[in-house]
Amino acid sequence: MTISEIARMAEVSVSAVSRYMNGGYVSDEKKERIRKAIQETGYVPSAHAQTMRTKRTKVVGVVIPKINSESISRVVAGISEELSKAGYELLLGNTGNNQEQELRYLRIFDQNRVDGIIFIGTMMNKEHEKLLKSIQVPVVLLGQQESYISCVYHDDYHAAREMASLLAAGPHKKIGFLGVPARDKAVGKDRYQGFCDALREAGMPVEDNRVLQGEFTLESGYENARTLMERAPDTDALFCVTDTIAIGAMKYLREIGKQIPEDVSLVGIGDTRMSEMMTPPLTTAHYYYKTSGMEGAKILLEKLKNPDLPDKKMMLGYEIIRRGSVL
Amino acid sequence: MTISEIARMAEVSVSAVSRYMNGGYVSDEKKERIRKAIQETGYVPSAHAQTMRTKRTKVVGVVIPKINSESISRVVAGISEELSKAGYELLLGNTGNNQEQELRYLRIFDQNRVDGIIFIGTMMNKEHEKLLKSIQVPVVLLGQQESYISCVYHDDYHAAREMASLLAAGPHKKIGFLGVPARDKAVGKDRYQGFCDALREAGMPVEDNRVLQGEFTLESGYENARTLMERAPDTDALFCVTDTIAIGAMKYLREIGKQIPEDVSLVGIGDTRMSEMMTPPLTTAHYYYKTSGMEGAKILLEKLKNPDLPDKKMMLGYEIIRRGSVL
DNA sequence: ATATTTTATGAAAACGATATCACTATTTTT
DNA sequence: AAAAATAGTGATATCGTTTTCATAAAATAT
Repeated sequence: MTISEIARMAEVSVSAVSRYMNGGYVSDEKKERIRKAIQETGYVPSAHAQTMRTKRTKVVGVVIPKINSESISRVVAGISEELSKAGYELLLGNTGNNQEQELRYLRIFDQNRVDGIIFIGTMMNKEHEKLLKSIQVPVVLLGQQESYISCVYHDDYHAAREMASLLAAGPHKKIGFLGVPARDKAVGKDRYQGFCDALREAGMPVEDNRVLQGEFTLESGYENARTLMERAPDTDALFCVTDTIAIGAMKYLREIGKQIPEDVSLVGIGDTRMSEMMTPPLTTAHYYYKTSGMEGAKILLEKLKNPDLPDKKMMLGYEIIRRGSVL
Repeated sequence: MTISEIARMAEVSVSAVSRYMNGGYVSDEKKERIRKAIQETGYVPSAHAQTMRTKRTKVVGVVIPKINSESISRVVAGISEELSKAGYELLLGNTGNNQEQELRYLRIFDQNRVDGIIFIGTMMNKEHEKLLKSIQVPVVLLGQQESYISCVYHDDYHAAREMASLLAAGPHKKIGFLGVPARDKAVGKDRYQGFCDALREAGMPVEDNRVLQGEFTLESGYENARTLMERAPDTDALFCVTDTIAIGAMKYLREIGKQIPEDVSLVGIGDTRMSEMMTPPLTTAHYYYKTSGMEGAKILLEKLKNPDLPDKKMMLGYEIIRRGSVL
């Protein structure tokens, strides 16, 4: 079905049908004839033909590092909810944490297909900056803070600092840190900084042999917990930059017979569904992942409506959730 | 940048550029001039204009009930991996388990935009059947088995049966069942049937007051465990149709002081990441979620290449994972 | 030497919508 | 009563590609 077939059926011009669809002048009789023809045929205009003329796709590209991650899928759920409310579709670019793929998707989305882009960032570097600055369509960055772009991010520094203070305020003497590389500014750098400042404030040292970096996985948490405990067996508290890492660590600690929290206290950040279910349940900072997706989508939609709007930064808070994993 | 600007720069016809892009006859000199022009300008053809002529979008629509669910996001990861290998993009339709939305997305995707559809089904009914049969583009159904369509599904009946047999073979006398409504054929009906048959085979009754239906959530598992234990306190084993339900139930059982597995044994199905981390770790059936996404994508891609191919059915196996939650 | 196939070329017609235009008829404002 | 604004109409150009077609030179087969 095309617009001209409808026009022929309703015995009106193509223009009239187009106006009918888009709310222009059409007399009531013609309106009725067109309505009937559309209803009979189930006609739906071709989105691609519309895009050709209007340059608008009603599609937003979403670039993510990994879809099967709880935090990310929660963000995507928020994005999806807001976008579909506004009649936008969502084109997914799953990069597998590969920078090549990230840049590739950003480029593809820019050159074609989408009206705007939401980018869940991890490691941001100069190449990202250059590309993002050159992109024609509006972009919103999620999870990281960068000066040159609209973004929605979490208060990683204070969440980590408060979390670490909580450990430092307890009876712990030797606090270890399981992190990720500092290339990830939000998780690797800011949370580490918050941790360091909290310890310093409490008059405790940050000992190099109790600080490790790894990946965002249970396995990495498990392995790094082992490395750390072998290297520094007297560690009595473990600060993990994500809940997933913490739960991996918890598994290892249990295996070597450490009691949590009696022998080793444990904290994470993010508050995954899993954390509440652990024995003991994990003390962590609740992050508003879904909200971040929703807010990011809203910012993008505003910019889509009015491209002259300046960049917008939004920092989301957190909530310390005290559970049984800390003495 | 458009093809005609490139043509002008390279001093060739538009047709020549098009042939250059698509591998037709172009002399070497012209090839070189075109190559240069494209390289200088960074020209990329408009996907929408291409679609207009060719009717091919290189996009696959994926309709899912809920993105922030571990099993589903694992399926989507598999889909995404295979599709992007083949140069396809992925348009997401998140329905929030709402049938209206499901049908709406299927229709939108059909009428426009996509070359094929992957549909992660839950409750399938006559309306789905009617719509799916009328859809023009190839569709693959995931997670459910239906006669009229290509599908990839799990061996729910045998997984449940084997799991229940495992409970029945133990010292348990009173086995409860936490399920979901039978409208979900795979999870609600087949798993229940497997459970019933295993009990019957072991000469044990399926008692109505020990059988409950709920939703796919931790909360529902928690609540239904409460209802069941209040109604039938002597229950000494609990068969849950998903790990998530099992973990919700585990939380309740712990709260009322029941020891797992000493007082109550517990099993789930699906093998989420969480299950391994619980105390005790959950006995369950590992499901190949990511594989199901990959295989579904492959079937779709084949059909895209050759639309005359007959429908294909694929049943994936499972692996019983014995952990500490069963006596 | 002739016929056929292969290589090479560009003009022009699609694809299916919207936007612009020119025009008329009616209503409202001055 | 005249001028201006509002309703209503359809032809046509346009968006950026690919496809078809007509044409011709070069290579290959007969």
